[in-house]
Amino acid sequence: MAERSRHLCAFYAAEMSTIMWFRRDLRLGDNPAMNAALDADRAGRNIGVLPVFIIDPLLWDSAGEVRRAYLLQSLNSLDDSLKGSLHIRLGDPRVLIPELARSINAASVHISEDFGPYGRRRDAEVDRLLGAVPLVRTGSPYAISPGRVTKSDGQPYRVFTPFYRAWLEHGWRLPAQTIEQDFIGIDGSQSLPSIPPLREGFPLPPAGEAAAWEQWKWFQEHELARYSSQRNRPDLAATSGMSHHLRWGEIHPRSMLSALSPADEVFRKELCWREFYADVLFHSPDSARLSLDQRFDAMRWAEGEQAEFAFEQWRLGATGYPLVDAGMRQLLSEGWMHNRVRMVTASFLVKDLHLPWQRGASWFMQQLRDADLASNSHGWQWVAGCGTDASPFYRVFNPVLQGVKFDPTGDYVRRYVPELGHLEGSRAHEPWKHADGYAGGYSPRLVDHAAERLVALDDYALIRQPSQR
DNA sequence: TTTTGAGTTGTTCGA
DNA sequence: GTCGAACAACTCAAA
Repeated sequence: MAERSRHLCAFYAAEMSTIMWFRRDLRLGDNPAMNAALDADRAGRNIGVLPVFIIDPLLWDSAGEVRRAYLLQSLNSLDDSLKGSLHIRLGDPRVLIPELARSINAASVHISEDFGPYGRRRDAEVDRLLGAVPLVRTGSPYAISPGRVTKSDGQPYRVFTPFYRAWLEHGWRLPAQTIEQDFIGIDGSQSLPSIPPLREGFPLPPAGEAAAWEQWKWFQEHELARYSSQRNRPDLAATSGMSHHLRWGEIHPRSMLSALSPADEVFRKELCWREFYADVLFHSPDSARLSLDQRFDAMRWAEGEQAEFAFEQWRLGATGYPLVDAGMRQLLSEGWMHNRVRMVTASFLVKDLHLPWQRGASWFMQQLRDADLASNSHGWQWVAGCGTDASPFYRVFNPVLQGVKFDPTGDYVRRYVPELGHLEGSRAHEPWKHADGYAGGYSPRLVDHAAERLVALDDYALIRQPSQR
């Protein structure tokens, strides 16, 4: 941590101050909530803005090591930008924020709005407990906040393409100006929790605002032009690599949108998917845990010892299907997985192992360094067939075909599954077809895909009837 | 008001 | 090997 710039002493507590409570907006540039805090402080002739981050045990305890490590790195970076004045505490924000506001005599607390189900409840509660001190919401992590884009009858969209058109039509603000100003610091900031070192050879990507911009520039210069044709290739570095930066708000999506040209339609749509799913979750907060399509409540999932064993093999990347295993091992080691592979591994859990999408979604939430509740829940629901897509009861991903098609070099699979290292090219996707396929000690297939596909189709046929939800 | 066509991401089968 | 049909059915906007 850098040295603290200015200290607020208990002595001056008679004077008013201002709190900027950072949550998923860990940046100083284009941060309307922070600008609002600085403005309010100046207008009220207060003594300064105290930047705060609260590590909420409810979120921290459910996060895997990579997610934790990434957050800590990002907080360190933010603290450096704030010249060491970031006040970090571990505990319940419902207790800590009001307590802090009282102890430094805050005139107002500033946040950018959280639209998730937990965040909304938490903020409403903090607002109430702050009493006379206003909790001021300015901006959000989206170009257009959830709830703003609606059909002509005022109802929310359930299909992406019409949402995308209306979203473009609605338009968004230009990035906000960055205000340079000193912040105040106070004593009592907790040192960051320590976490065990991560697996060797798979370093975390750099975190923080500067890293986000560097990655964004790299992507624009090297990959954006071929994004539409190469983005499905997990063996190449053809994706933006921006998901974790967006997750923690190290960059705002409107900054990215404003740099795109009309030709960058496919990438702009990806940014819109994030906003679409946030909108869907906003209107159906229960859909983080419940299937949007109620018919799926009646689905008969696998249970018992065998199902638990299968789930464990899936999590560890030991299903015997190379692309599935490579993806699950990448998730374990890096806290990230290529989106194409997320779909394949998700489909495998739901349709080959017949396990509920919620179990896979929870595991992803725990492990992904870019874990976003809305995108994750609805990405899983899309694969399971219970989400916003038009009922694709018959869509079952074939893990081998997907591998041959999207990882034609086999490089992706071999990178994460060294047992297949001796199989060249796309031979790595079908070890069972080669005499020496298992020479590297790779596991046999846990299930027979063709047979399980038929079981899944039967299961889905059973719940097919007019939908309710 | 009703009808119609299209909708991120797929697979298999048979001609 | 390639290609179209079938799978089966909800949402939305334009005609």
